[in-house]
Amino acid sequence: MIPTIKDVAAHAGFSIATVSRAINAPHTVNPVTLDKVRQSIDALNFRPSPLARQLRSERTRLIGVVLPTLANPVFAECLQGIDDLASAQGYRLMLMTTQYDADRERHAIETLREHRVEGMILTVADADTHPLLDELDRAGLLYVLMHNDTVRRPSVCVDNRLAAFDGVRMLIAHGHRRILMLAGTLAASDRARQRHLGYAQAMQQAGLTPAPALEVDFNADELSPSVLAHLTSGPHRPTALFCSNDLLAMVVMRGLRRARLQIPHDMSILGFDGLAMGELLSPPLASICAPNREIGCAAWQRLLARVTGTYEALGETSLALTLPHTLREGATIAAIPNLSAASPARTSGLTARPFA
Amino acid sequence: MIPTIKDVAAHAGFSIATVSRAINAPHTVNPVTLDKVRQSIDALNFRPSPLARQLRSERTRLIGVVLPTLANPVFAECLQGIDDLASAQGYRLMLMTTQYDADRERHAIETLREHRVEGMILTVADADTHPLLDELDRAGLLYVLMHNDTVRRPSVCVDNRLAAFDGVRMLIAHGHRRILMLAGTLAASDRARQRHLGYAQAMQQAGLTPAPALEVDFNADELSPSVLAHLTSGPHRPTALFCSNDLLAMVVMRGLRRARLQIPHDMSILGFDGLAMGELLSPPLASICAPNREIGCAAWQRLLARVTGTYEALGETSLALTLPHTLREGATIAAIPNLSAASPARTSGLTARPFA
DNA sequence: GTGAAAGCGCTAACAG
DNA sequence: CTGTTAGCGCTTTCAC
Repeated sequence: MIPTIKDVAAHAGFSIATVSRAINAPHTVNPVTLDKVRQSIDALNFRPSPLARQLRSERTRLIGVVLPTLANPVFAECLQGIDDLASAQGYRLMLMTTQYDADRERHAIETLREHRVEGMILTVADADTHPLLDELDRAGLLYVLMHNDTVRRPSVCVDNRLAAFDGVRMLIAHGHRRILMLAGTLAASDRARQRHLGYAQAMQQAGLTPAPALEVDFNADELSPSVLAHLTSGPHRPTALFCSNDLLAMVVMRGLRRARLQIPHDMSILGFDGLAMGELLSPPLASICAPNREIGCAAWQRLLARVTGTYEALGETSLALTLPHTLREGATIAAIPNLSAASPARTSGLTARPFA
Repeated sequence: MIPTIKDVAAHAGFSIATVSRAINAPHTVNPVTLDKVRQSIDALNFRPSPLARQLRSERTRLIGVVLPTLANPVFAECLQGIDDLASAQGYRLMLMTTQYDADRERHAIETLREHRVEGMILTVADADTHPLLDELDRAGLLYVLMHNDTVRRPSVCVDNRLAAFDGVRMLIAHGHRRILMLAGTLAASDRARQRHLGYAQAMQQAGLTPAPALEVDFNADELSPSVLAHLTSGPHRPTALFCSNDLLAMVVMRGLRRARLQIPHDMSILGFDGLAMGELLSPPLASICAPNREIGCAAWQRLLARVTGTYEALGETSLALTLPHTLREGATIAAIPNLSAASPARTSGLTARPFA
């Protein structure tokens, strides 16, 4: 069926050892021989079996990728970045998704180890306290984290704290005082924590009181009544929401619209991620943008450098590579006059007023 | 380092053959022996190497997935569907993306073959005329197409023609007469062709003249002036656009908004795909919905059935499995009074009028 | 420069 | 029921 190295050897009239060398170390074989072997390879359309090869040597040219989900385009964008480089460089990707589940993370990593991946690119729920990562370190298995905000391990991400800080400061600069942060299932994640930290610092620096992050069920079709109440009722209702990611922001916006709030008039919204799709929304979603595709690319490059042992040549000094974030000031943010005067009343009865 | 079957055999005091049987055919080994072996396996934390296993037997438990891109959530949604089932059933996924490039499609399929995947799930540009698929058939390699609309090969998709037909009929029922179809890079794909066919049939059935699909550059940040002119100028400008997919619809909507057209007042928009995200838009995008995740699941099930030889048990009669589409009547579609009276003039100066 | 031979970790006859 | 043995396709000493 599929030709093996034996077939090539027989066809060329040499031993399989020579064929192997012709493939893996062409300079060690007689040019004439090399040529004959190559002709046979072409004639039979022979491609060495990666399986057999990797069983023998340790080079699998296989990289594992562990992602929480593909439902969030953030990760799809990263994966695309990884795949672009990986496939161009002759590596294969083995993909596993975890749905933010610790058991599945463990299982995914184990599976990848069994398959003798040469390295892995991971996004886990919590990088700092992850025992499996320590185990990988111990086992000498190479990995690079993506989007996990930690200085303790090899990682590529934006400075989540600083990015959130910048974003919330921008909200404050637009006159907002009562700003709430919303987080989804990521609440227990390192990213969300860092983002909340940045939020809190920006608030404090402006002399405002940060609130704990409000958790929102991501997958629910509607905002829960209690959350909605939090967001819409009372004189102290927030005028701006900082959502810990864009998808959450979109879900929240829909919830608010259904509750007859207008965006940004009744509520300003700032997301995080910078999904390409956000720009297509109406109004275009303001967001703190991470260069997702580039994060994927950078993670790949770092991993490859470590795998091939050329890591030092990269000239990196720290484990964590921080990529710059950008602020996309979409139309979901309204300026609030920085006076005590109330803004004009609206039919919805909900008026965005500055903090008295 | 990593324990092998030999280590387990030595630890348990049996031969490697017995260990192998304990793993692969537990019923053929003495319960007491089985127990001892299992204890050794646990003690050493042994996991059989998939590599070695697949080199020997033909069971790699590896499935290849070839997708055009992950930038379009349609495919990410499908992939998620596949991954959910696959990982639960102990299969691994090897992912390759092609960017709709024929060379990359060829390369991806070859790579997967080398890796001895047990089967593959593919979305290719054009299924009918794809020589590689014929080759797979000849080689007896199992595959299932996703979203490729062909009856000639194993496939799972919606009835693209009928779906488009239904969608465009709905537009017509809303009073639209001048309806244009827009297509992106998919113009050369089987899906787009089928969708255009459905469009044309719906138009003809209503006594209207179908137009050729207008090609739009997907990746451009703006609609080209010529396209924009097509859409907005003259008394015969369309009142509704049928976009061959949701992402395109979103790009077009942004372009129209920038040209100061209001949706749906100045232009109705109907997409295709039913992206989850579309519902989060404002206004929510009307779309012809394919059950993407289910398509992924169904493709997986069919493939697995073929791989495990239980295909007949599925009771399928035809190669192509058609899943039902649904119509999501979002707010991007406005009704047009079916009279010759013009609708009220608007500031934009562009008034949606029925065909005179 | 080239070939013979020993495995990588496992499965699958075939004996016993 | 269990052990022995022969490979799967390839890489890699070690001789020649």
